[in-house]
Amino acid sequence: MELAAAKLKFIEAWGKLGSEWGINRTMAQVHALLLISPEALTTEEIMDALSISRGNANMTLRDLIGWGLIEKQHKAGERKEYFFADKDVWNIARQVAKERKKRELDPVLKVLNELSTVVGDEKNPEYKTFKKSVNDINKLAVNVDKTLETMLKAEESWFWGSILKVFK
Amino acid sequence: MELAAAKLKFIEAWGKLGSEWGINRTMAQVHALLLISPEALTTEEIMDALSISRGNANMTLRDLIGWGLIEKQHKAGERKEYFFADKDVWNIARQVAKERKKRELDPVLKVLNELSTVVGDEKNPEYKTFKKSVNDINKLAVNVDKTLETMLKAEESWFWGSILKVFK
DNA sequence: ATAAACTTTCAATAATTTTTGAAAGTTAAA
DNA sequence: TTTAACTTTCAAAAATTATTGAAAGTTTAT
Repeated sequence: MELAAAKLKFIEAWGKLGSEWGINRTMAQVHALLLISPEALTTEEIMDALSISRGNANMTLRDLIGWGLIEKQHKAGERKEYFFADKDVWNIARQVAKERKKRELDPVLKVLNELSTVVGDEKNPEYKTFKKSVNDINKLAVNVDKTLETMLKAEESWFWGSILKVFK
Repeated sequence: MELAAAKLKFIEAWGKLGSEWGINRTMAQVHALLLISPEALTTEEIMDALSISRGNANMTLRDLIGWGLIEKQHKAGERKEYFFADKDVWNIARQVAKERKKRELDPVLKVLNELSTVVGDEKNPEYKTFKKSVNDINKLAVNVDKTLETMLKAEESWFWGSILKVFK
């Protein structure tokens, strides 16, 4: 396969994966483009490469900066802003885990904790079933939370080394 | 908090989480409703509880069966079909992991493997950057894949015991 | 066979999400 | 300053995704 075709395929696959996981397709594609680009790119170049509008490019780039996945770069003597992606895949994974934990897991844990304080009649099947499901989900969520916390602090090789060794 | 209010809150939170992770909100809500319901429910009851149409309820229930999260139940002497959810949260987690792995991770692994066969000039920065990113992502994806494989076969207590022990 | 009870389908509609692009805003050189 | 280069905003339009509901389909009892 040609490099040019491979790039397009990578951008497409990354965009599809993103959209399946609740991440805007365009955002994932811009990230993919920057990931495989050895040089920082301008808004203009990104618009051209992906055929998207200026407004879309601007918002998407802002979001990606908000996710901590890309950064602005200023080149001496130039007015234009350049954008480049952190290429360290473990950093990327941690950054995504960190943001999604903060935005989604933490709020859910909060709700689950509130819900586990509901009191009721232990003889009432409605109450018992509710309480059991909420408690079980809470336990699972706490374990996921702990594992993510570890991941956020860890070095890649240590993390996978530890996990895969046990599961050998 | 009242049980009735708590139920609504749980259904809402589960629906929101689902939509943030690329799962249809209604599907997540129907799942939540069945999770906290001690008895199997009819389509009619689900329509009423969540104020959704018959068509929507039918499709959503079919999807949930496809995900292996709920089952039909036939009651002796009744024409109606009843639906109930598997209440074992570890089974649920495994089932979701299994389906998403099949639908999303496996296709991505396939593409990454194709892309890592691209040949080119090692002196070309475009090629080098592309190859490195694809290879790094591939390695991460393979580790995630292995961990999921282990999870799919594992008992809950063993799985979390192993992971959390190492991370203590 | 017929009817009643129940389920499924799917074209039309509604809701939500994403994108556009032109205008407004900002910054830095002349 | 003024102008030109560049960035940001946001209301409107487009695209996508979800939902409705009535009609068609199916199954079981009589």
